[in-house]
Parts: sequence; C-alpha cells; structure tokens
Amino acid sequence: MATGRTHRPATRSRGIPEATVARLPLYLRALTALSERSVPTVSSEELAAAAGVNSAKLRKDFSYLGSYGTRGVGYDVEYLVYQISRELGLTQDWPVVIVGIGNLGAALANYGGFASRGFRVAALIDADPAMAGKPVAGIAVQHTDELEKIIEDNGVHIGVIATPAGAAQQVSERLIAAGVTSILNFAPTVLQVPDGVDVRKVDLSIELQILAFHEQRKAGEEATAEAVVADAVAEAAAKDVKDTAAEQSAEAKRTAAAEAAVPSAARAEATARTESTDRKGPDGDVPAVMPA
Amino acid sequence: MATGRTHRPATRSRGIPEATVARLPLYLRALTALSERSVPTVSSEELAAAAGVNSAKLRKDFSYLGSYGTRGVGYDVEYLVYQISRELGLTQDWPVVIVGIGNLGAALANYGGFASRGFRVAALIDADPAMAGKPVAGIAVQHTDELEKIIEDNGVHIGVIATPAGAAQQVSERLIAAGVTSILNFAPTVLQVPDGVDVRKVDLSIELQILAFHEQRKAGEEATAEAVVADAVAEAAAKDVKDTAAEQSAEAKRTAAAEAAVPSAARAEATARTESTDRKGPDGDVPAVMPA
DNA sequence: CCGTGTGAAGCAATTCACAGCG
DNA sequence: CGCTGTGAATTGCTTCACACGG
Repeated sequence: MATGRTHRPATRSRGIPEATVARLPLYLRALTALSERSVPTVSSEELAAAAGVNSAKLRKDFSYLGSYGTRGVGYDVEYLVYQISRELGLTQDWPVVIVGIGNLGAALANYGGFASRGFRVAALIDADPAMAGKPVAGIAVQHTDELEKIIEDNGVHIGVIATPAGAAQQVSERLIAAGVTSILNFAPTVLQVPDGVDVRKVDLSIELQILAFHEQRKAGEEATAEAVVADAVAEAAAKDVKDTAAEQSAEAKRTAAAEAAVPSAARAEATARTESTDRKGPDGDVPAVMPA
Repeated sequence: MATGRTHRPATRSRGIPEATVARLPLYLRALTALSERSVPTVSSEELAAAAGVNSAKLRKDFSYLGSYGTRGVGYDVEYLVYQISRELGLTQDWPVVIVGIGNLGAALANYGGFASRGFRVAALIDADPAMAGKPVAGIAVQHTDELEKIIEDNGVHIGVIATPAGAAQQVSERLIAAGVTSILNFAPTVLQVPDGVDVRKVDLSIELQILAFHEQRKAGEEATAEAVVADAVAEAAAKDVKDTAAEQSAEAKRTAAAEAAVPSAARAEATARTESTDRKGPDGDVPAVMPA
C-alpha cells in the first residue's frame, strides 16, 4: 500500500478514524459500480465482499458517518454514494498540479481516475526547458519557473510530485510556499514539511519489497534441509561479524558477512546481489522523469 | 499510502509485525543513503529522522530483527543494510513480470528503483498484438498468449498488474495458475485470490481522495459563517431525504439531496460536480494501458 | 425475521520511560 | 555517560455478538 502520514489527533467530536477514511474511497468505488448497474440497495455483507473487507468493519465504518442504512434492508446505493462523496470532499472541484513530467508523470496525467473523482489536472510542470509547451494528455507542459504563479492563479491546494528523488524536497518547499497544503509524493524520499501540510507517499519499490518479504517466508516453509543449513550458517556468520565489529572497517565487515554467509554453490549469486545493492547510483531510484 | 493485505497471523515465534515489515524498506533506503556518504554508524535518533519516524518506534522495529546495535554508540550502517536486506529477502534475485504495458506499465518498466533492489523485470506482457515485439525499457513486449510459458520458464513468483480494471481479475487468475504467489495490483479493482496469494494494491486516485478529505477539513476550520450554514442545511436536507427514502426512487432522492443541499450561489458548482460524478465511465478509472 | 448499529472484548501498534550495557 | 533494548502503559483498530427497529 502506499503509505500515509497521520493527521491531527481527531480535532473534535466528529473524528473519523484514519483507517476508516482510507477505506471510504474503496466503498465508493464499489458503490459506483453498483450504481452503474442500477442496483438500488446493498447489504453490508454484499458491499463488504465487493470492497474486499469484512462486513462488521464496513458497518462500523459507516456508523462514523451516521445512520445511513435501513435495518432489515441494507443501504441505498445512490444515497450512500452521495454521502461518502460529500464526506470525502469530492463534491467539490480539486485542481491539482503534477510536477515532474517523465514516464510516471505522464502516466499520471493520462490517468482517467482523477478526473472522474473531481480532481482536475490544472497544470503539468517540468524543469526541463525542452519539455515546455509540449502537450501531454492534452495539456501543455509548463516550466518550473511558472510554478508559483500557476499555484496561485488556480487556487491549487493539492500537488503531485513525480520528480527524481533529488528534486523532490525543493519542489515540495516551493509548492508549500505557494499555497499547497497536501502532497502526493511519488519520489522515493522522505519529505520534510511543516505542520499542517499532509503528505502521502507512494513508493513502488517499497511495495515490491514487502511482497518479497512474504514471498521469502513462503519459500522458507517448504525449505530444503540445505537451505535451512545455509541460513543457519549465514546467521552464525552474521553474529560473528557483529561481535568483532569494533576492530573491523565497516566495508570489510559487510564483505566478510556476505562471504561467510553463503556456502559453495549459492555464493556467486548472493555475492552478485550484494554488490549490485551497493552499486546503486546516488539517489538512484527515480520513478522516471525530468532532470531537476 | 498504498494499501496492503494482511498475511498469515505470524506463523510462529519469529513473527515480525506487519507494520514493522512495511517500514523496513524505509529504513533500508535511509541507510543506503548514509552508506553512500560513507557514514559508519547512526544513532536511532538520526536514522529515525532520516526515515521520517520516531526513534522509539525504530528501536522497537529493530528489536524484532535482533540486537544489532551497540549501546552508547548506535548502529553500524553497513551491517544493518545487510541485515535488513536479508530479512526482506533482497539478497536474492526476484524476477517479476509486468502485465499491461500502457503509460503506467511503461513507466514501471523504466523505473530504476526495481533493479537496484534485486527485482529483475523478466518480461513485459500486453494483450495488444500491435505491442508485441516492441521494445519498452529495452525489453521486447510479449503477447498475453505467452504468459504461462514466461512465468514458468523464468520461475516468476511476483507479478505486477497494470492493466485496465476490467482485465485485472482474469490476468491475476492466469498469473496465479501459472505459479505467481505475490501480486502488486495497480488496477482499480479488488482482486479475488485464493489463500496463500499476497496482493498489495496501489490506487492513485484513492490516495488523492484521502488527501482531499483532510484538505476539506482544513478548509472547514477557517469556515465562514455562510459555509457553516450551508453545511447545516445540507445535513438537514440529507436527513430529510433519508427519512422519506421508502417512497422515492433512488435517482429522485439523490437529485433532491443535491438540490436541497446547496443554497443559491454555490448551487451551480455543486450540481455540476454531482453530475460529473455520475457520468463517470464504466470501469472508467484505468491507470493507462492496453486493451484487454 | 433480517440486517443495521453499537457496546464490549480482543488484538495490534505506538509510545513511554528506564534498566542495562558498552 | 549515552544510547540501545524492552517491559509496561496507552492508544487505536478490528472483531464479536446481540439488542433494536423496519
């Protein structure tokens, strides 16, 4: 999942839990699909199945919004669509800017899911002068120099950052200074922002890493004796390295660990892996995009 | 954040909390940056700041992996990089396939962050015959017909779905049947998968909707009297509609709510919004991509 | 009688605060 | 003395189970 940042601690009485807020768009999507099929009502059970959650959770979530269902019947689809849209603030128009029009930025600009939810791409911004004026998704790309003016003229409060990691912090500062208070960050960096500014981040490689973790577990369950042994050796070697940490240079240590950890046949591959991890370019994992 | 699906309930003793797993890649990124700057050690305080979390949480997280720090000193950067990489399973090579080579799929194929973390794009797959053979990010796109063969020949366990929503479920079934057990889903649909298969989803428009929710709250705080009144009216109108729900058609109801909700000046805009929400195309929010 | 709405119980994650070790 | 590692306290989320109302 993309990850988020906690907001203020539920300002007052009508505080909807963050976890619930994160699921509302899911319900909305399921409801919209039902609405298109002209389904008049749904039970919590049905809707929950469509949204991929369990029904108790769904009912609890809706209870924070109010009593919008009918006992013995279920929920009125159209009515719920309206209520959730309103709660999410989708009954108004949100102009957004996308900064960094590389592969990813362009994909985002072309993404139909924004427009259909009340998000209007007000401008595309890139630091590359060669990009300026080029149309992407039917909108002419503008140069970073115009950033402040664009934000202010369009009353933009939400910005999307799809620049390389190195540019992201600076871009966020300019966005915020110009009036943006919510940022969706695709650059693989932690943004430092003042209080009152919300940042949500989406990091593609983080999601894959989490999957790899679970995948590894699965593999471990049907582990061959060999693999188990290899792992035990690695563990032991690792401990060893740690124990002597004080006397060795960091570099030597890591190498020693990698070498000791992987016996015979597996060695070549594991070593290669370790090296390529090290070789990663500076701030290298950029989702795409423009030269800062 | 992108959202995930819970896994099995911590199979045995060494169960690392899911929340911790989700942060490990973050720590790894911060540590890699330090490593590149040849920083030998970090304190939990420093590393936490770099990763954007608080230090108590970080220490607790690391405590699940083992005692890898040195009291009074901090953590050895290289050593921790190695331990976390190993825990995440990044010391091995993970071939992945990307299905759906539209704007988003192409952006993912070009994304440098995968390769640098041990993920190797083994194949790009698209249903459009016209795409077959075309090189994207230096790899020739293959046709969906080849899907099973590709998965099996390359021993792929992780698949990325970047198709339109309508194609996603079917693609996931084929991937799973061929041996994939972890899926990163960019299509705006809930995938139905058997036990033992992990799905993580990234939905761009969901992230924006969550931001919009908070953004709306911020606006509400500096609310003008007018806005507050308008909202109260909307609330009352909504209740009213609900009360008479039984006698009205769903469609009439929603319209009534929208009309009653928004007095005078604000009306035009709000009505427009409601309409456009309704007008959304069927399965319309596709991140990009190939015709199924 | 069926499905919502919700207190209460159960879990999981976060934060606190400090003992213990280098 | 400083910083890690961790029990204990706390907060927040999920799940259970059933009373209540249409």
